[in-house]
Amino acid sequence: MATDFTRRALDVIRAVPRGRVATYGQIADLAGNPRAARQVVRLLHSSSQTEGLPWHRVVNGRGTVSLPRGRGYEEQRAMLAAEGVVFDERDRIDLKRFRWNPA
DNA sequence: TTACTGACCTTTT
DNA sequence: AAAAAGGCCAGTA
Repeated sequence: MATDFTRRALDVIRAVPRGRVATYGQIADLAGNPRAARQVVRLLHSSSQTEGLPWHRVVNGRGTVSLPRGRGYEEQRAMLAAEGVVFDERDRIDLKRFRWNPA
């Protein structure tokens, strides 16, 4: 059932380097479907259990963590901070500096 | 097969 | 600047 997109998306996620973050749309784009950002979400939910997936390096296009507090927000934020990613006073990441830029 | 859902994105009030 | 609305894709019931 896994479409090519799904597989490629997973590869892309695994390829995100430490200390960098990627947006859902970006991943979808690199996987071949610029509009399938939502699908990426489902992937993370399905595969987050499977270790080896840096789900914490995926954030929304605004550079903020989408997870609700107490449901991973703090956890993701902590992991990113441990990798050197900085959150500003508004709890946003400066994508200009931390967004993963492939190529 | 149709209907619903989701850690979204972009454009428009 | 902030909030609302519409659009999109794939997987699951």
